[in-house]
Amino acid sequence: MLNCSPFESGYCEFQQILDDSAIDQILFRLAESAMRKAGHRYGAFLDAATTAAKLAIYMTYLEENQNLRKTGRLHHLEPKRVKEIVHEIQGALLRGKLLKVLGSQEPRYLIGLPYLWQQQHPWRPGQPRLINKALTPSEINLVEEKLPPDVPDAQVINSFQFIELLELLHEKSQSSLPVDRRTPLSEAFRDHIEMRLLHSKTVIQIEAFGELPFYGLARMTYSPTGQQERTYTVIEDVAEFFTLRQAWVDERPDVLRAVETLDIAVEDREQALQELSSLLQDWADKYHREGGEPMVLQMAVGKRLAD
Amino acid sequence: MLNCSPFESGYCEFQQILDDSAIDQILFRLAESAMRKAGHRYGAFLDAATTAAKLAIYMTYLEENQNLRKTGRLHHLEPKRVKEIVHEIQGALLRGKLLKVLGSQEPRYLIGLPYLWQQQHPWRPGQPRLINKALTPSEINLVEEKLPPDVPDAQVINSFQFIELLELLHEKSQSSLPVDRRTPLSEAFRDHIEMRLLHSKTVIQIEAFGELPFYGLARMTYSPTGQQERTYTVIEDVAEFFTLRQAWVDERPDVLRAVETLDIAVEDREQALQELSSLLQDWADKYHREGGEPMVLQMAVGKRLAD
DNA sequence: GCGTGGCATTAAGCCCCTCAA
DNA sequence: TTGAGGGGCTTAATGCCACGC
Repeated sequence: MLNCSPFESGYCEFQQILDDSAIDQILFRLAESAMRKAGHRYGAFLDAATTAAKLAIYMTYLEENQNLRKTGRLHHLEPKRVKEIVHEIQGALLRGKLLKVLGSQEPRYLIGLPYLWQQQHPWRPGQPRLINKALTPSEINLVEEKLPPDVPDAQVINSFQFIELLELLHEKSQSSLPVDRRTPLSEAFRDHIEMRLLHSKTVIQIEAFGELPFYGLARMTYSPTGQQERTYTVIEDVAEFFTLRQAWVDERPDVLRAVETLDIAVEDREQALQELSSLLQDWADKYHREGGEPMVLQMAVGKRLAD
Repeated sequence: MLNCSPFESGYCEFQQILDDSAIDQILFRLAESAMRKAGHRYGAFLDAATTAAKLAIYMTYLEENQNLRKTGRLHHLEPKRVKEIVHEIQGALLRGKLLKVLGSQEPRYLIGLPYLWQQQHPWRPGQPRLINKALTPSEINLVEEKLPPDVPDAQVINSFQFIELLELLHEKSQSSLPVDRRTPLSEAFRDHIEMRLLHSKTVIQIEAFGELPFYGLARMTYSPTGQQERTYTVIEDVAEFFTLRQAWVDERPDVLRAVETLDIAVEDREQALQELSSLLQDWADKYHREGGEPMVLQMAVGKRLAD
């Protein structure tokens, strides 16, 4: 099921562990997307999973006529905990309190940084990128030369300004939280955010001359490592595919499930995939009618790895 | 994205919460499948999610040249914890220790029950289903009449025997665990298993005459509520779809992603779906060649709920 | 960079008791 | 009798920090 090219050594060995359980596999892929690609915190992912489980419990609670004990027994937790969970969910549903979910593909405190930077430290062509009275013009030149080409219009700032920026960002991202859940920006958290920004090459660090380094904004998007634009559509496609399959479980008449397994000669492959692609388009063109019911088709074809 | 028929009231309101985050939605659907349908414990689902996150961390650790601190900062956890996690994973990879995963679609302690029951309390046609010297023949008849038709060949047993059965089952299911992680069957856990078995109608309870109830085996499969045979293929389809999409991210030449959105007139729908279905089959037949590369096609079509 | 120590808090588990409908 | 609600308990893990190498 999992692919094992030499560049993905991790997957190979995990294969043994995740083995036959599809749910474990999906969870692993989700963790990868959320944490490794999008940069969500470890704890945030755990919280999101817990929240999902709590919602499931809440559904059972409703189905079982709001019987705390029975719900608890069905899912093996204390009725006391069930009650807390029910309160938590209802608080979210009725009073708009927030549950601990990931909320968006990328953490807000990461997405927002480039804009805040530009706002706080704008730069116009012709001006010096770095304003620092302790440095000679030639030193400033050295710093500016280390910037890659085509960086956004923003000044190069020093470490203190950078930390200030992160703190401001943290405040903003917390403004949507209820007061009791807000926390000051801890050192560990700050280090984490900085590491994420550097790792994703949104921000670059420029060594200063024996002092704390400078920071430059390298691009406007916080993007995960790898082909970010595709990475995100994957999750959305999977979510939609999941939804469609669930509808199929209910045997809705308007849902089609199709799974084909076949062997294709390597030399035919390209042609086969192209033909399939145009078959689908022709089909869609043929049946499309303005004002009809909106439909979606999700398809994936590729190498079959397990039977 | 989520469907909101009156029979799925839960989904409607959760929609507001899970809103725009595809990962949160997938997590919720997974929790539903694992806990509500398959009957996995709440804690087991949380453990599985944690394990998935740990695997992701371990991959980062390998990628970052086994740098504990950097890995910790990238995912916002203590290097101390990273180290523990690395040891845990390596213990699983190298020494075959077990990670806390769901492992199979249904919990083993539930699947195994019918077979153990038949083995411990076999029954042959013609014999009485219930052997109990304290009851009169007419009382025994009353009990047997409460059994639904077509139950498996197994005796009706009393509460003590039932508990014994669960304990035996628990021992067996723990035999694969390392000694230090084994736990005695707690009362709460036993209640949970019993509730699951009754809820899924694998086992039925028959009230006794003022005493502890009897138990009857109602069918051989522990199956979740609803259309179980479809419910499970959903998860497997989604896992495979996910895998294919991930391959697509890497821009492999042998992977095709197709997404079509269109509007279909309701009266055309059935024909459109049928035509699509046969288009795919014809395509598969045309290109199938023995000995070629094994390929798989996963497709879902249905109502589009969000744009 | 790594390794060590400490700290508070939360929550998953276990169990027992009493009270009311 | 069963559910609700209260109590008290252990263990683990998420977080925070600081110190020394």
